[in-house]
Amino acid sequence: MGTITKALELLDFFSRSSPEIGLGEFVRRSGREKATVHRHLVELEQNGFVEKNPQSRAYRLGPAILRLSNVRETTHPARRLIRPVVTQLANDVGEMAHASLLHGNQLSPVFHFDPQRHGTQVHYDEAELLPLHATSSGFAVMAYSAPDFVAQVLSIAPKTYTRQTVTNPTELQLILERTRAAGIAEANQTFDNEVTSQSAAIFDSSGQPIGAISVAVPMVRATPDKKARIRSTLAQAALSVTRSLGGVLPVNHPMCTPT
Amino acid sequence: MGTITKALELLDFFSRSSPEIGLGEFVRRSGREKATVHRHLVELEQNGFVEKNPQSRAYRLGPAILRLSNVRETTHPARRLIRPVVTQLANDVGEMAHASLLHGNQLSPVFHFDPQRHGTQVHYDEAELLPLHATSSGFAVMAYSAPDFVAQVLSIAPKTYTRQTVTNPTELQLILERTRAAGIAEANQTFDNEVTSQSAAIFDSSGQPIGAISVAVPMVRATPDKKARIRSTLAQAALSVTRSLGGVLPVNHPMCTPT
DNA sequence: TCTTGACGGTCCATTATTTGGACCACTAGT
DNA sequence: ACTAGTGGTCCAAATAATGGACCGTCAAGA
Repeated sequence: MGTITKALELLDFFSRSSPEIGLGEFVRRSGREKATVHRHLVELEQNGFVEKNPQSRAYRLGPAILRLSNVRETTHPARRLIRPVVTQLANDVGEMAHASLLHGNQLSPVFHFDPQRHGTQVHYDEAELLPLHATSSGFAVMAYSAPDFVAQVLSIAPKTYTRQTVTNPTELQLILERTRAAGIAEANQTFDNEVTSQSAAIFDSSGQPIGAISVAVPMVRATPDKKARIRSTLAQAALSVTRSLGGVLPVNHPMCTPT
Repeated sequence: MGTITKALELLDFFSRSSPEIGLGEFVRRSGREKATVHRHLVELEQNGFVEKNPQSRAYRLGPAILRLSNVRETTHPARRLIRPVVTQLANDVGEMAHASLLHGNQLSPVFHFDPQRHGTQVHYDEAELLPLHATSSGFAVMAYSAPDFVAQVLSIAPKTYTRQTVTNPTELQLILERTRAAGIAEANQTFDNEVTSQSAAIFDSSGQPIGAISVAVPMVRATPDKKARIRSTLAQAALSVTRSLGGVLPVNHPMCTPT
């Protein structure tokens, strides 16, 4: 692993629940040497990716992040386009909806919205990266990805999150086939014991999946009727996002009408 | 210079005007070896900081940026707090206002707003880093910074942008003294030949300057009357931002009322 | 069709950079 | 005064970054 990766991985420890992290905490979480971590942090700081809280001497994300996200959003406004669709979707089905984009072997959350119509809500941390093998979003993306990409993902020790998490490659392949047939992925309690979710992939202009949008529902409210409603709304929402990003559905997608 | 910095510097080449950059272009701009640049880009890509446009094979900013800016904004909402103040300021004075945060020896733009009441507008690229020695924002920040920080900034070859750019350290020290006395910095045509700007620093909870908010006006509209109006509005706006960020004015600030 | 140049990307011995254990300074608690 | 917890620093040893040469591809031009 290169030095750059080691430094950038430090940034992944920031989340809503730990917005400021001290040197020691970084050392513990990363399992690396203190001197190493410190030098990495100094270099990140020099480039504005983290900054130090002068009181606590802890590190937090820096202003460079803001500048870069500005650039990305003004030139490639994925989030701006995704946001209204996800909000609408969440309001339509009355449950939490979220979107995430593929990056490497994980999904990077982009936006989420919970209409909060019910007492119980699905916990969702926008800072947490999502695994491909244990989420419906992951199923949706893998279903339309190149086989060798899927094989590579499955080859590196899939982590077990709940008793329902599927780690067996052949079993996962079955799920992906079902997903391909349906155009919608479903994951029951594979990531969180109390949640079931459905997802639809979104595609770029070459028909490659680049992410997914998803609706997550607490098990107690997941009636077959509600799930069916979600399925159809979700499919439309995903298609709309794909279209607005200038993407096209791949030829083997069930919603793909041959031109 | 460390490897991490070299890689992160590549990200600074992205801007509104060049949202996608190819390998060759990176090599040219950075002046580094092609192999090196390529490896850095690959590593940045693996971490989601850039992604490749599958058609053009050029690189653009990746989804990780979005995730991190989400975290930063939800936990340390500087931009969310700054935005309404800057917008209000711009509307009040009828000219473009912007805010930027200090990072290293440069200012990182955070937000800008132009009410567009006039035919000519000040050009402003939110992706461009601003130099400390040639902008009013820089004057405002340096005026309240530690002397050795200022000395260090001035020591490294101040670039000349216009005929009015001040590069002489003693002359700059004079400007800073005037700024300290006024609480407001002014820069006439030091960065752009057709623009004059005024800035007020914003401070953190220890009274250290962390950035500035600024109003930029085309020379042709910069009447003494208008400038005076801007000065008072700007001072209030900056104070308001400092307060809402939990900051305090330093003891040597003219607006600091001894407690 | 055969060059030419620009493009992205790769290889591997050399070299320069990162590494990490030990150490320092400070603070709070006992 | 001792301990255990911070954050931060140093330098020899070892690992990882480097960069010149090389490859395949594409598009324009002769």
